[in-house]
Order: sequence, then C-alpha cells, then structure tokens
Amino acid sequence: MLWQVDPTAPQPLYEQLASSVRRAVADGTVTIGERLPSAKDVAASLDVNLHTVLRAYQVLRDEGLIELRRGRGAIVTAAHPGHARVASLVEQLVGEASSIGLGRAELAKLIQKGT
Amino acid sequence: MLWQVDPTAPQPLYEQLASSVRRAVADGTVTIGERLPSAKDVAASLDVNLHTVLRAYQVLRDEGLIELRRGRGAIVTAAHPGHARVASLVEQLVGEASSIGLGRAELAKLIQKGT
DNA sequence: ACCTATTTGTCCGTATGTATG
DNA sequence: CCATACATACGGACAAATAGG
Repeated sequence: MLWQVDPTAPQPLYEQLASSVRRAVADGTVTIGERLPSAKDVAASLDVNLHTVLRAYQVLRDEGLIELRRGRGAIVTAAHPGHARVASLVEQLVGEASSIGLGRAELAKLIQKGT
Repeated sequence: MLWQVDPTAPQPLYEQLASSVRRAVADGTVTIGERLPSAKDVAASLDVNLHTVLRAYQVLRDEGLIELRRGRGAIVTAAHPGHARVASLVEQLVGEASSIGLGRAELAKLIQKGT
C-alpha cells in the first residue's frame, strides 16, 4: 500500500499516516482481514518514529477501521472508513446512553430533533 | 480536587487521572468554567510524566468533558460526564453520518433498529 | 510445556512548535 | 516581547499478549 508523509505539511504525521490507510481501504488496496505492516516496519521504511505510527493505528482503531492486538498486529475490519466510523460511533453511543438511562428510542428522538 | 494514582493498579495511569477528573466533575468538586491545574503542575505534584497527564486530558476532551487550548489550559465544559460523553458522540455521529449521506432521520432509524 | 521472537501498550524523558495572555 | 500551556515528534525502556518452533 501507499504511505504518504510530508513533514512540512500542516497536518500531523500521525494523521497523514491514518489518512494513507483510510485511502488504501477506501480504494480497495487493502481489504477486510488483511494485516497492515507492523508499526515498526512502517516507522523504519518512512523514517518516522514508532510511536507516531502506533498513534495513527490507534486513531484508526477508535474509528472502527482496524483491530489492534499485541503480538498480532493491525487487521482491517471494515471495507469503508466512513461506514466503519459511523458504526463505531453508534455502538459507543448506544452503550454510553444506556449507562445514563437512555434507550434506543430516546436516542433516536434526540438525534432526530437536533440536540 | 482529589487526584488519585496507584502505579500498581491494573488501569493505566492516564485512565486513573481521567477518572479522578470525572469523579470531581460528577460530585461538583469542580464546576463548569473552572480551569483544571496545568498538566505540568499535576505531573509534578503526582510525580508522573507530563505526557501521561496530557493524555488523560485528551481523553476527557474526546469525551466532551473539557476543552483544551494552548496557552489557556483545560476548562471544564460540562457538569455531568455521562451526558457530556453522549452529547459529544451524538455530535460526532451526526457529522460523520452526513459525510456518507446519512441524515438525522436515517440515523434515528438505524439506532432504533439495533445495528 | 517451554522458550523465543514479534507486536502493540504504557510510561518516561527531551526537544521543538504553536496558540494564548 | 515574554511566559505559560498544550501539541507533536523523537528516543528509550519495559510490560503484556500473541504466535510459532
């Protein structure tokens, strides 16, 4: 896959790295079930710090696009970044809402009304 | 406010720090508009690393509980952690959904159905 | 069952940048 | 102009989970 990083760009490196993965997933360069190269390898090949790559991976995990596990690496779990993000947010939202006593029906109303 | 950290606990330090703030907000020890002590001060007083405190603050920002700004610090923006989190998620969700062509009505249906 | 290598997770330290006051 | 405070990036160290021999 294509990794693009430009140290002079206004966006942080970790965000550029995350975008590279999102782009690759979006255009089918990498597909569900595939494993991304280890953060160490990416860092070495791009000459950026290991932590910077790990941070990008964690961003993508929070978006629901990949799954991260020690010893295993980063596995792509969704085909469309946008959909994965929405699905992830819905899941989190339903969980958090229930913890303050809001069910799906109340949530639906709340969203439809516009806060 | 009360900062509790236990290096031997299973939870990460940054999560323990975030919990301390959540607790303080929940019980009214700190209120909306108040500023949390600078990450540097917290780090020094608890003898933890600056980044660990900053990470905790960033978690709380993602939850919608505080606002972070360079030079200004961390300002509490919500009275109830749970509500802030839900509101933050709703806001993000509506935004992300619209970027993939989903409006509030479709979202509401999607949430009500249960994935 | 054991050991080793791999890979992410956390924490520490340092340096520099950027926005605020 | 200068001090404050968060943001990013680099580096190193160790822990924990996984996979494979």
